[in-house]
Amino acid sequence: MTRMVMQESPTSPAAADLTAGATMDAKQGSKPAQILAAAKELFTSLGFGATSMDAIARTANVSKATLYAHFSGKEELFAAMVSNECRAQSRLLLAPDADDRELTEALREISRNYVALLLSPPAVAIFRVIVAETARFPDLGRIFFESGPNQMRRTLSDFLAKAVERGRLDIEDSWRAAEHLIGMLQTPVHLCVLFGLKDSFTEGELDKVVKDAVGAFLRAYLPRG
Amino acid sequence: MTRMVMQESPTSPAAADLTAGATMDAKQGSKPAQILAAAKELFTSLGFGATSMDAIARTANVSKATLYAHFSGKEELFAAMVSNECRAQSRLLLAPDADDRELTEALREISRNYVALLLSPPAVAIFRVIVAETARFPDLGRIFFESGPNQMRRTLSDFLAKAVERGRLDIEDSWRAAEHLIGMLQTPVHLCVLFGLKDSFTEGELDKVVKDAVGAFLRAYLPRG
DNA sequence: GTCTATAAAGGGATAGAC
DNA sequence: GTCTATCCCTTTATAGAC
Repeated sequence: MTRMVMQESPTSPAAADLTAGATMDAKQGSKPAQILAAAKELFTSLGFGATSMDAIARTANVSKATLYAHFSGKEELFAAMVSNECRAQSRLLLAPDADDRELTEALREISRNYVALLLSPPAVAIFRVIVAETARFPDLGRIFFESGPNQMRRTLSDFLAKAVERGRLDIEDSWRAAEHLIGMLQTPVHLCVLFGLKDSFTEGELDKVVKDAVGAFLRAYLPRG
Repeated sequence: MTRMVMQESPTSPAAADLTAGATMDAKQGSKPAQILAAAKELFTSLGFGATSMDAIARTANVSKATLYAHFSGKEELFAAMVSNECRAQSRLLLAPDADDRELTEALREISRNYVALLLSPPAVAIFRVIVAETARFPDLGRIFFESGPNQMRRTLSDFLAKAVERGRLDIEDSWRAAEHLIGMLQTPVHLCVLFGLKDSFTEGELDKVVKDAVGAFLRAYLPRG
């Protein structure tokens, strides 16, 4: 199954085709869109290795030949699916225009949005598959990191920097501070879901996580009286 | 390749054999030990799907028939390998006897040990494979979480609780506080490695991460003067 | 217990008709 | 562009000799 991959050159084979796959049209209802939807469903629930092109074609109600007419192979299809999902989800991480509200409430809103995205089934599924296949698709790891975790850090870091300018926070390195808040938000919930200990959290649990993290963050970075 | 798995009952097939595989003898130099070593090398570098029993037998200098004489199938071998590694690494997370030293330095030492383990190639490799295969092996996810991330949380939480008793820290929920420190340690480094953006960090980078995290943690949880 | 050889099946990818 | 049918390879797992 993986013979071809293992014999290929060290640089990712999917790399060259990645952009092509990513910028694919995929109008609603078109065959490529059906295929991408099926690929998303199967790759994210079964993983790369356990998903067969046969199954994708069947799920998409398309013949394998059609599948191969649109995507040159399993690797490219996988890459296209991931790029698609990254684009779709990255919009959710844009900064809420919370600049002129009360700091605590603004941070809590950003945090709630982030945690919700972090734990959403598609995000978890993509995370899982990308982590697993980073060795096979080095570029996908980078793309996902950029459009997911790193975008959140940029957004939050910018937000914090503005608060610092107004004297609302006392932070030396706003990037590092963003990492700290994100870390405190993630640790209580992310691994539990990733390792299958919990399927989901109640609204109340998440509110508590957000409240605790923002509280600790403010104690650490609020200007000292 | 995955037909058998997918046709089996929803409850993990490996679950029943897991303990058996985990408690396997595997004396140094024995055939089972050779097989487990080969399985570790291949599973962690290629993943579950891309690793063939053929390759494991070849790497272990053993015939496939011998392999199947000791492990009933690919799934059980994988489970046995993971359990083995969990036991091996969990010793590294025991609490350093830092109770009577200066608080800041004690936290930094615990943190350095944790980050070093977190980023060690075997830990990263196991993390990767388990995250990927949690859907297939629900029990393995739980086992790994218990003997890895959760053990660190217990250790750190106990340490913090003692510091609270002595009035050195002001913490309501020491479990949550442990999660906060761990999160601040993880976020700046873990995903970078997991998604292949960096292979390793310099001693200096890690010291900075530890220093920043412990600093923020103490600002958040030190008793207010 | 261990090996060699092989069975049985599924996988990725394609040829050729429409 | 799309389908049906098929090639060829690898995979897991086992049979039978030693």
